[in-house]
Amino acid sequence: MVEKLTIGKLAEATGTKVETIRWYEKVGLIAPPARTGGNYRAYLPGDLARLSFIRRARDLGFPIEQVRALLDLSDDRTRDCATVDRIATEHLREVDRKIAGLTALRRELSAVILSCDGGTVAQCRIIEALGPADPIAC
Amino acid sequence: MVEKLTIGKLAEATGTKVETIRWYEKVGLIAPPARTGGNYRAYLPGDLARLSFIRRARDLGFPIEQVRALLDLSDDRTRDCATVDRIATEHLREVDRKIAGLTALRRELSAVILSCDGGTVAQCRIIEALGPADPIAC
DNA sequence: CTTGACCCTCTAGCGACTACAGGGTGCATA
DNA sequence: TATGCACCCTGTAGTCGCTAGAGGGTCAAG
Repeated sequence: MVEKLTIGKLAEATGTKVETIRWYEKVGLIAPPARTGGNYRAYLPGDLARLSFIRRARDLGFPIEQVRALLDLSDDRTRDCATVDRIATEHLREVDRKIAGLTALRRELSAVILSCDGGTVAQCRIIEALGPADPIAC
Repeated sequence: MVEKLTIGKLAEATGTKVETIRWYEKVGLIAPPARTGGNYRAYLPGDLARLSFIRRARDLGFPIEQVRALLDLSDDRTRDCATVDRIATEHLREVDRKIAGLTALRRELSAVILSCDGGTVAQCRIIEALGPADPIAC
């Protein structure tokens, strides 16, 4: 008899919220576990490993569908590693795109803020920079 | 009589989707405009200015609630510019946090990918790096 | 008079959870 | 034995900022 885990213990062990675990079950990332007499979920150590995998992949920013694909791949250990590499590389490129976008945004936002040197809203360069042509004042 | 705009013209002029404009109206970012006999929305040039402002702020990544605050501020032009500056600076710090988080993630993800040098999933370092201790194989 | 582009409202869906509400279970303590 | 409390259950609705679709009405051109 292997030791069993309540959902709370599993949550604590993996740094996941209880509701999140139930949600992963609902969307099919983890299988519905056995139940105790009192209808409590009873997890096995294997579930802990799988959930850790999911959390780690999520922490690295993989979307759920990519996590699902990685889980499927890791289940069939005879397969070629190339698909795994492709998924991860694709994700890396997505992260790079996000960083580039945010960096450009940061530059522009920073320029807008630097233009402000106090005064009233009517003179404010930030507001001015946001509205191209406000016909009421200005 | 000022010239009026249909929602489609307004959308085109501001680079917004029609549905988005209706949604902005629903959440109170723009006031419900007058209607034509056929129940079409009839916008005025002032609406165009306001929507341009909203779009520009959104493009800079301001969340809706901050856009709302900026709009309120820009409506009262006698007020001190400091609040505007505070909102923008706060948002800039949020953007910086996001960039820092993504950059850290990128570093880690990149390291994981570099460790892969082909072979089967069983030998894959990417999968290995994701799962800390899979008791089935390894 | 018909076609087609536009407009209307209302509802549901996206991703990835999070937060209740309204109950049941299990264990320790008085 | 009773009671309290921490934990668990299901189900639903909310988050953010839209987006997509169903099922219809309106308007101008040909």
